[in-house]
Amino acid sequence: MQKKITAIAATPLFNGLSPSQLQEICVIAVDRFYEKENTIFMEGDAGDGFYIVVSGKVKIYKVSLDGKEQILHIYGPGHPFGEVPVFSGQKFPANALCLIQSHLLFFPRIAFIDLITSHPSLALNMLAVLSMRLREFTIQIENLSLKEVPGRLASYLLYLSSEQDQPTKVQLPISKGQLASLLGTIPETLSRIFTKMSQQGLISVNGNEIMLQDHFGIKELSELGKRLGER
Amino acid sequence: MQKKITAIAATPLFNGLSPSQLQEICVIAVDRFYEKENTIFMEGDAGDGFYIVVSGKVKIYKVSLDGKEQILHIYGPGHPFGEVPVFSGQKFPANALCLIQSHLLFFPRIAFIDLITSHPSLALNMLAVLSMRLREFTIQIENLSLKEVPGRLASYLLYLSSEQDQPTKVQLPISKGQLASLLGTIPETLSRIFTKMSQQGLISVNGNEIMLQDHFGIKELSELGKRLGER
DNA sequence: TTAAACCTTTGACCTAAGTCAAAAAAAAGG
DNA sequence: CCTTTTTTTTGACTTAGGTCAAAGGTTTAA
Repeated sequence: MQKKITAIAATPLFNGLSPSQLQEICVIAVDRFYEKENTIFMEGDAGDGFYIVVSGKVKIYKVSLDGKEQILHIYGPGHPFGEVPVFSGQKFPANALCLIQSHLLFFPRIAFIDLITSHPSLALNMLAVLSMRLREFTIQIENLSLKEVPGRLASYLLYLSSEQDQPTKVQLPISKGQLASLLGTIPETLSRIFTKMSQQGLISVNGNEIMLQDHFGIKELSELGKRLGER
Repeated sequence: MQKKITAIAATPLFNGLSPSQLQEICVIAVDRFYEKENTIFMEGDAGDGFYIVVSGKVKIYKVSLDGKEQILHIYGPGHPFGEVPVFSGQKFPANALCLIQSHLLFFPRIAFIDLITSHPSLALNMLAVLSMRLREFTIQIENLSLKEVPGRLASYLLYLSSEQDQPTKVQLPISKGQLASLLGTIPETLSRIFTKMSQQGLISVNGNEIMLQDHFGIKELSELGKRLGER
């Protein structure tokens, strides 16, 4: 119970709410525990509520008929997901699966909508969350359509660098195979690009630890989207 | 003025609001008129409000440094756009431009947030709009990443078919060059694919009018994302 | 109507990245 | 610690789709 309210208080979605409001939210939240590799929901399922990650790691993804996967997001502690059906009344547009053992909070649709209706600042917070997500998708579409794979990897490394607050060294939070799926490519291609960027002196790779050796070069690659002159 | 309230009443975003609420909304809305090819805002601009299309056609798009364009949406009458900065407090994530002469309504941020705060159903409507948009982006990412260009075109033709409520004949609402940009490709490639799909008997093309000759085949192509056996 | 501007199509060519197969390396399980 | 399984890398090959250039078509406007 204490853990629940701590998790809720630490979630940006609930920023700026009073302790009594947090208490109200806490009341409607339901604990859910998942083992590694377990599915939370699938595309097309009816959604009667959304989730917040308390601990663990959740993958939101699409799969094509021939089995290729595109990861849309990887969410860790504090991140909400699965809100689309709550407000649109439609089905889940993608699949959700736990990458590791996870503790989630589930917020039932009806109760949460009641809450929003009586707490305008909660509504505004949720609008902010969805807006940020639209922004992220915009970037992902830009990456997929306007950048080649090396450019997408460069962008991702810079994102990790700022996320982890480490200018020269980042840890990949997911396997290289999963990273390929996040970047819209396949493991073989990603592996070759790691090799190529290493040879070019942009990075050096050691397992899941990447040294950013030429921050400027990586930035350039990420902005240009494609390399102009090979050397 | 009458035109303004008619436009507002016809917008899904304002569905289910009382006449007096519509009146309040009308008060804060500002008419804006744009000529063809005029920019409404650019990526990186600070956004102090959002827009609704009363008449005309608006393109929301990204451009890469080397000039390639990816269209995110084409919006016609009744559609809101540019809401992201209103709720996230960040800059516009993309560019907006009028494809034809357009009449827009502008809703200033502060006034609109006041309105939302006092009208929970308006907040819920806006949450629904953003949720639907997230769903659309999800589909666009799936198309870009998991389908080849013919599959994307097939999906788009089916979308037009349902949109225009015409099972066998659709009108392209934009030029083929712009369609290429919407599908994440270039005019040359799109042109070749029109030719190929015509030869395969899936469609026949006459200017901007496309006959859907093999609805089932088009559906299959759109779902599979790629053709399996060439014949 | 004729020219000018623009849009679309076609052709020849190139390349990023996917496929398939197998080896190498790393992680997990007994 | 050794075996089994999974992940990652490398190699040889194929291909979707991009590039560049030029030719047709259409629309616009004079």
